[in-house]
Amino acid sequence: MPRDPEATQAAILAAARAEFAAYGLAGARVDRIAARSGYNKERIYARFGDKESLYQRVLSEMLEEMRLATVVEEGEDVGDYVRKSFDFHRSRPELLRMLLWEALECTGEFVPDEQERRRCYARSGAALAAQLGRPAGPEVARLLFTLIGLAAWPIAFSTLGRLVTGDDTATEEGQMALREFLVEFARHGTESINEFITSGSRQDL
Amino acid sequence: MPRDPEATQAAILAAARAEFAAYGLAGARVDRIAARSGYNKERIYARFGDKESLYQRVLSEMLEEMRLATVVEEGEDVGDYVRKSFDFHRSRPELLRMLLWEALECTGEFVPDEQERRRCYARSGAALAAQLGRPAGPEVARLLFTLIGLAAWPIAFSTLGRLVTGDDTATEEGQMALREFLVEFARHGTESINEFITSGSRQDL
DNA sequence: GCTAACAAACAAACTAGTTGGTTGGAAAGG
DNA sequence: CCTTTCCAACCAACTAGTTTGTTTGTTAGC
Repeated sequence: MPRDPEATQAAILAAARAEFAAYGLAGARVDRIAARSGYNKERIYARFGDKESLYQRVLSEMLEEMRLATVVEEGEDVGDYVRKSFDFHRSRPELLRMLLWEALECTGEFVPDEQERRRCYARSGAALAAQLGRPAGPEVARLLFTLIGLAAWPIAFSTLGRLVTGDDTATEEGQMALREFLVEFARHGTESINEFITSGSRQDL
Repeated sequence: MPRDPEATQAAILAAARAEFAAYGLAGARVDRIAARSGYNKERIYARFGDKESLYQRVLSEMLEEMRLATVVEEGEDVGDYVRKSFDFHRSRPELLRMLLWEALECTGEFVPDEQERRRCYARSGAALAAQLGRPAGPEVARLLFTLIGLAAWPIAFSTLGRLVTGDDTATEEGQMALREFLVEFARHGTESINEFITSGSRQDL
């Protein structure tokens, strides 16, 4: 086996992704990452410091990847956005798993990559606002947050979905039907933004 | 201190709830559960066998509690259902955390309490179907699954919500506004069930 | 005083992180 | 062109510390 530090690093990172996505920070085993990568544990510590640092690195990379793939494009319809996000999460469920691990394990005040993430969502919010012909603001942000959840929820909690739908979501047809339902649900629900603003406007200004 | 095995057991279970909700199975520490409960570790092993058994017990109890509190009642409007669930999750976020831990840590085929859970969701599905004047079936089940997610998502991923909404959801007013938005979103979105059935009906029969 | 409930110490197993030593291969020197 | 030197990449084995689960002794109710 030829020596190639970059390939080594890539192999370790790939192994760490699989391990952390599967077991989280507390459950992950450095020995297993080493075994999976085909390299020695010492290489991991030499390159990435400690387990936590490696986790942060992997987490950052994976969440950014997910974020970039689920941005609201200029002129994108909310239904199309939900379909796109749904398909992406289905194709890369390990990225969503990392979001769950983060939600659970990152309890303190500190949020990694906070600035970049806020900016990314602000951009999506602006695109969504433009699409709806509304000013960007808390109402549109709430909608964005809801749309993100609409597409992510059924993938993240697929087991729950099977229990609720009587295994309908376990089939490919069930998944497609669910997806198109969510697309329509998002389109209809989005109308509620205007309703709600009107009815609640006295509180705002 | 008077002898009271039941109180001891209750104290241990309460401590275990807090610990497991906070750290999950892998991250939880039996010593911490003992310390929190005010009793000795040996009592835990004497009563509950091992860490895993205690976890399963706590998980079952908490998920059942959550399920029972978020059942669709006969004649309940979908908006009211979402509001009720949202409020419940906000008041007991540790129950939702257990659902996340389960989604992540329970990867195998086996699902604890599968029968009871399916029955519970089937009952909610029936109530929801009756409310909509539709037959129970995969369409209504998909809607139920979506409504559950709509109410749970923003609480489970509150940190993400802060990033997306620019900290709007960190305030009490922001939470209330989000809640009422979700209520309206659910009501409007529910209409899509009829739309989608009609347009996709040729695939069904 | 007998027994169930408790505390504390203990052993075995496991895990993150380290150390000392080995190897491939490039560069320097002849 | 060959060989010696040297260094970074690499690894097996080890260490220090933690964690689960047990055992041994103590206390308090009946």
